Amino acid sequence: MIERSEQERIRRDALEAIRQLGVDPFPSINLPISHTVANILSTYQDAEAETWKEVVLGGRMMSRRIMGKASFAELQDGTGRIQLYLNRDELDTDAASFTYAELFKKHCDIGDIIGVKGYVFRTQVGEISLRVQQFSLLSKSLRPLPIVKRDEQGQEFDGFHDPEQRHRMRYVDLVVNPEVREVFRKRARLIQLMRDFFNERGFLEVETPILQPIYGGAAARPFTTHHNTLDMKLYLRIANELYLKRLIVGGFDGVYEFARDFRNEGMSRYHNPEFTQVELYAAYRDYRWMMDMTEELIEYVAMGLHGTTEVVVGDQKINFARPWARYTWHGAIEAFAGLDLRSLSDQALLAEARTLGVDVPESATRPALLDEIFGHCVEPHLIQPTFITDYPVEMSPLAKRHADNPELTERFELICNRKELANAFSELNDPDDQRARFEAQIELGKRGDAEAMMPDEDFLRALEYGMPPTAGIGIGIDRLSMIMTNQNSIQEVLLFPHMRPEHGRTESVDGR
RNA sequence: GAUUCCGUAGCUCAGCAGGUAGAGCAAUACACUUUUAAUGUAUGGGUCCUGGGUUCGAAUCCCAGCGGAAUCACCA
Repeated sequence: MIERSEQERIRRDALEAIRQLGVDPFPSINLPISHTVANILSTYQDAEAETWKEVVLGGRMMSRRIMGKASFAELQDGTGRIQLYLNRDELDTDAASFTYAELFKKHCDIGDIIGVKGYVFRTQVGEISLRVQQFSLLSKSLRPLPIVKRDEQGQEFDGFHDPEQRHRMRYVDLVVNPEVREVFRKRARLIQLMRDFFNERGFLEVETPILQPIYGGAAARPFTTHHNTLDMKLYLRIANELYLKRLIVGGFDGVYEFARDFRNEGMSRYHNPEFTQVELYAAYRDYRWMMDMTEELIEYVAMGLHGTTEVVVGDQKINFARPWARYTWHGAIEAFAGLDLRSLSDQALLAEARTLGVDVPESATRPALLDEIFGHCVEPHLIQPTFITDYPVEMSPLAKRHADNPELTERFELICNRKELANAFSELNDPDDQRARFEAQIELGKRGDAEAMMPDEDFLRALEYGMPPTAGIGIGIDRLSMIMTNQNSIQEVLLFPHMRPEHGRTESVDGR
């Protein structure tokens, strides 16, 4: 038995009443929409009133003010809201007509999807409005919508702000909170700008497997699944790096993919189990070239979104104008913590980490220790976009050794607003060195590092055929979106962020 | 994972020295032909997150659970 609130019962009664009137509350229709609301509001002038006679709009009714034989309502489409004026004498022109007196006034509710035809005019108080001459109900809304109201000072009276409710019922959030729609429009524009940037430079957009027999390309724990026909274990990709490099071997000299990756790890305001990054590979380039391109790309995106390189994030202003600060990895540790870690043994590193107050287990591996110390000492200082270069080789199993120092790699990360935004390197293309790095990973795995990489024999075979010198990068789209839209949680830039099951249920729905 | 805070009407929230549950908006009815937080009059609406405990009596106090938020540490 479905329990319904009083308001839902009332709306279902209205639904029945509408059917009794012979009106289909869910008609099939091809509505000849002539304008968008934004289009009308931005271009309407009284002088042109003659040309605004036959306006047809579709949208959701967001408010109603009934004054007897005349009423005002607001219609919201994908672009904005416009006021409607409805008058009984114009809608119910003969005795048999009930559109205004019955359908609109008695049985329509806030939230209903309607279609209207009429002409644009200005009310006595000067608001651009639509004088409705034909009104039809296109879809009945059976649940009450939270209605946000603002007074003249812009103060808000009722809102739909509870993050849990908003994220669980994103459809309601989007109807009611226009600023949320704007965040996702910006995110889409951001991706479009990047795609344009890559395409103009001749890169090819490709698609690679999400279901992978061997996961690789990053340090992370995967989700597993099972293929029934082949009766084999498969992993949801944690990165697409190794596949894109196979394409470089194959002769595509520049490829990229906007990839949804999956990592079976903790959730936080910076982490969702599935997230998006764009990975891009450029043959015959190195990481220095990639740094320059990254500066250019992000500056281009900021300009495209905001018309300026300055972006407000929280109480900070971040400026993406080139050039950005650059530190080597060891140089940054030295600059921000006054430490030189180069000569330290694993034991001494652990001791140093403890001294700094970094919480690390006794069993922590060398790369883990280095990363912990860096995260503790350096990242908190990096608000403005900053390149950190030349990472220690043990932290970078897929990066080429540095030309000047085999203990380092030709790698950089872009850090901005205290968070890693991008990771890039001159790709390791020596198959024997790559095999040795995989073997080092196996050792780490044996020491309990759950995120150590698996060796990928087919990838090694590809490298043995020869991969040109290549620069590669991965850029976190969600985090970049957070910065570009000034949101402090990843859930605010994901339409449907992962959440615990509703009502504390942990079992999934499975029909079999 | 640790710490702190939160869960009351469709929405936003008040109520807590323990004594039968409140406001505004939304809803219902009537009036009203240019309103805009429309207005006026009247009305209905609640497993006070769940379970246990203390008590004559619990929304209020205690314990546990579920869900959420913030801060901190980590993979993007």
